[in-house]
Amino acid sequence: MNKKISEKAVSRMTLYHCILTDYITKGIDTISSPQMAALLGIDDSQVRKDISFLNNSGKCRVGYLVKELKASIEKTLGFSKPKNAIIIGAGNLGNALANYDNFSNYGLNVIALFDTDSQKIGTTINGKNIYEVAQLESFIKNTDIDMAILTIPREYAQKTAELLVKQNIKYIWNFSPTVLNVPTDVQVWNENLMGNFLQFAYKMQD
Amino acid sequence: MNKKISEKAVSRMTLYHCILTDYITKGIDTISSPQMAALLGIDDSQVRKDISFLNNSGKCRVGYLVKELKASIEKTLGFSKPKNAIIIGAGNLGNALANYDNFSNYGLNVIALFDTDSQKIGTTINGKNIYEVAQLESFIKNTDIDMAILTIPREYAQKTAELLVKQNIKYIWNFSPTVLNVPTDVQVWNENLMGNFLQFAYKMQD
DNA sequence: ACTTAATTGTGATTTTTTTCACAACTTATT
DNA sequence: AATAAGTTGTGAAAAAAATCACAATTAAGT
Repeated sequence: MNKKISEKAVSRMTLYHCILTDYITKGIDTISSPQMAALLGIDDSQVRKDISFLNNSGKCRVGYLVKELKASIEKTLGFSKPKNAIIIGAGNLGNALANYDNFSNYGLNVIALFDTDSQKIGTTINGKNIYEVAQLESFIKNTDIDMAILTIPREYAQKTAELLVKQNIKYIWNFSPTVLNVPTDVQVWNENLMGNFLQFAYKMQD
Repeated sequence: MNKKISEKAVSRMTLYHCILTDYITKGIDTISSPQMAALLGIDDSQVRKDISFLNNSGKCRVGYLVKELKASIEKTLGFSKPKNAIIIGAGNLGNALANYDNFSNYGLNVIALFDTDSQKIGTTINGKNIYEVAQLESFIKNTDIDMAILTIPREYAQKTAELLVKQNIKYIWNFSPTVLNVPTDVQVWNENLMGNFLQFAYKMQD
């Protein structure tokens, strides 16, 4: 049961999750693997293989129960256990993320932001305080923080990551277009928008 | 030579590209495959295999020329050919992307934004006009647009995608957390932030 | 009650990707 | 000049992922 699911399979599951959310909005109760596969342009047996990791069983000739399957994905991907996060960098992107209320529906609570711009420090975004980066240490001591979201320019990313590591942050969601050099027990998830555009640009060539 | 490069390999190349950009900033001229591999926590032969797709040769005992390798990646990933884009949705995320001047360094020119909020229409973000979505048709007729960036709420995404398809847009960079149903000749690149967080959350469990 | 069509679940096969292993080469050192 | 150490480039092997194929099942229609 607790077999590790490959990164690619997890990625597909997040897409199934999107589809299921849509189906709930539309008031549809069941969905079949060929239906999901068609929407994503993949093989239907692939969908079933992925679902076989979820401890969820479908019904022959009917498919899967939408709500049940959605709940299974949520449970397996682990967002039923809420996580507290801070955003480092209150620029445009940090702002956008702090305003994204939908995060909390997925178990991600943005607690506060940090910046170095004295104009911003002391103000709030979407009800969340902006603190000075220098206050990071005391803040983390008093609050249970699971992850840091890095939305600062490339040139400050590595130094800030080192600061976070020193504060014992183990998970960094990195939006800076740079590869962070951190100890092996710290996990970095790179959300490289530029890099992702390049991937898309490569597809656009053919 | 023009063999298709796998999506995973392309994804790694964007990370090599990050590393090379850093090295140029630091003024370092050469880099070896074991060095890159160590930064990414992957196998060094993997790096060399990937580079073998790039028509780029390294020097034994020295490694690769940083600038040359960077240029090869850029050429292969195709961003040397600039692309014009419009952003649909001038909310927080659209705002952040419109302000991201770095895009143009990668061959992505954001030409204009579109929204339905009459308060926003007529104003500008980072020098780019915000038009009404209804003006999309005439705008696209007069301007060469390669792709649309969708940064609107989930519930409007599908309808807007259909509108874009009707205007003959073939590439959609979709930031809405929904799977778009479009003809097979239209390519969608999903940038599902929520989904990506779920992937990270899955990693955080162990 | 019977037939048909649609679907799941999964073992077997094929394809793709990654890793291994090493010859060939190059630079630095002695 | 000889030796040692670090690299590339790549064919072969191993591992992982995707696809195929089909038995078992079920719902709906006749």
